[in-house]
Amino acid sequence: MHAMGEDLGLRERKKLRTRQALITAALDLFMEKGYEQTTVSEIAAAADVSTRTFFSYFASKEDVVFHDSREGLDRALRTMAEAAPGERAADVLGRVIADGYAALDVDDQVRRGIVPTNRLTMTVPSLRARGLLLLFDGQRELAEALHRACPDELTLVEASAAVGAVVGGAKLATFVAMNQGASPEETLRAGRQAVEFALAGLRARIPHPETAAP
Amino acid sequence: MHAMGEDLGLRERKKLRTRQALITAALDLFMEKGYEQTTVSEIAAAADVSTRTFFSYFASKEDVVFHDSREGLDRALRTMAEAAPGERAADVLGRVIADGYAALDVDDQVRRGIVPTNRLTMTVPSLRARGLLLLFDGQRELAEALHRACPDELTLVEASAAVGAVVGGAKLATFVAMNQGASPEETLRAGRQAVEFALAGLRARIPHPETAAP
DNA sequence: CAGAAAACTACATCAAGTGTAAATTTGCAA
DNA sequence: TTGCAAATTTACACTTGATGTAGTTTTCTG
Repeated sequence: MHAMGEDLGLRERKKLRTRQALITAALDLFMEKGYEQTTVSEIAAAADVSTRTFFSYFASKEDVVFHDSREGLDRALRTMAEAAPGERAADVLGRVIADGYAALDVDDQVRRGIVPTNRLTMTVPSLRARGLLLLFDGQRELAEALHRACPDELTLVEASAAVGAVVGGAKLATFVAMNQGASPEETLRAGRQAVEFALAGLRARIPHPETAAP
Repeated sequence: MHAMGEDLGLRERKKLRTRQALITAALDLFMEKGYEQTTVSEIAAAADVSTRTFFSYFASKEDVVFHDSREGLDRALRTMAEAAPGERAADVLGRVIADGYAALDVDDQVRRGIVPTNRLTMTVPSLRARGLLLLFDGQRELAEALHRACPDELTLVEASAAVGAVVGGAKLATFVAMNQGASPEETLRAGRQAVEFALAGLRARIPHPETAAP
């Protein structure tokens, strides 16, 4: 766990600094005057680079908001890869989710950054859409990993049904709870509850149905 | 059930015809040369209107593809509103889904149009994102309706967990199945199976848990 | 048929995003 | 240190989606 860009060449370090400057400038501006009201030129100017350079760091204005979207997914994939052979899918999935929630509690610094960006991704339509797309593609990866972890228990399609149910239920429940003005704690509880309820369906399955159909 | 725009003024009929011309022209062009390779100007030209007029019929290029996205949702909401008082949520939800799938089997004409647009919405990233956004907001409406249908059995957040699990599971399973090259029949079966599996979790719940927490 | 309302068009404008070639900066070796 | 190659940044031109506006055409109503 070391800070940004130790033992890297000057070139690499500068690139990381520019990237971080763009992220900070963009998020500050988004909070201050709104996402749609902020232009890429303004972001670039605030980070002291040309507009064109922005697009060599991020493919789109949306991408800045989701710059760290893979981190949580990669953690989940790592956790899933650690599953013991023969472990039940419901247990694997439950562990992955629990570990993900646990990660939220740890890093206070991270959490502070998450709250305002979360408001953005819930409010701005194009960001909501982009977020859902990332979530969906993440689920596809998770489903593949779950199938790899429990190849005898679940086909890929069945693993997809399981992951989709767990994540889909948690996402909608969380969103609605937050939209009702629930506290962060209540919101998290709504998500966990949704997960438990979806996992119940998975646990109810018969252990080894020999994959295919009659 | 009557055809497009009987007993309407000329003005209204013409508007409907223009709208339909835009849809047809757009979809034809999208199939022929791809969504991103087709410009709005080309669509407008093919439908014999000005480019500006296109945007008085559709707020965006994406919207043409999803012009009928509310139909299925409205049908589902209608079905849900017909629920008997005291009916179990799992039964209501199961009936809504079954009715939705049934509607697909009926209208052959509709189905022929759905297949190619489905390929579009699976292939083109911006359309995938937009489709997921519409699906998500649709789920919010469904959850509200389910909560209205079973106010004593489920809170709004619980109803959201249920709807999210059912739809999320079905969506991902369907997508993955289709992506594996499954036949339309197999694909549908994957979706139905995912629904059944998510509903099992809902059925496992105790009947009347008096809403809130301990 | 005349006047009002609705729809359409032309035109100007803005922001996101891409291609390209020139200029600048960095890395490295003589 | 100097000089050259590679990476990076920049300026500029351009395309496309989308919006505002003002003027023209079409439809509706009395």
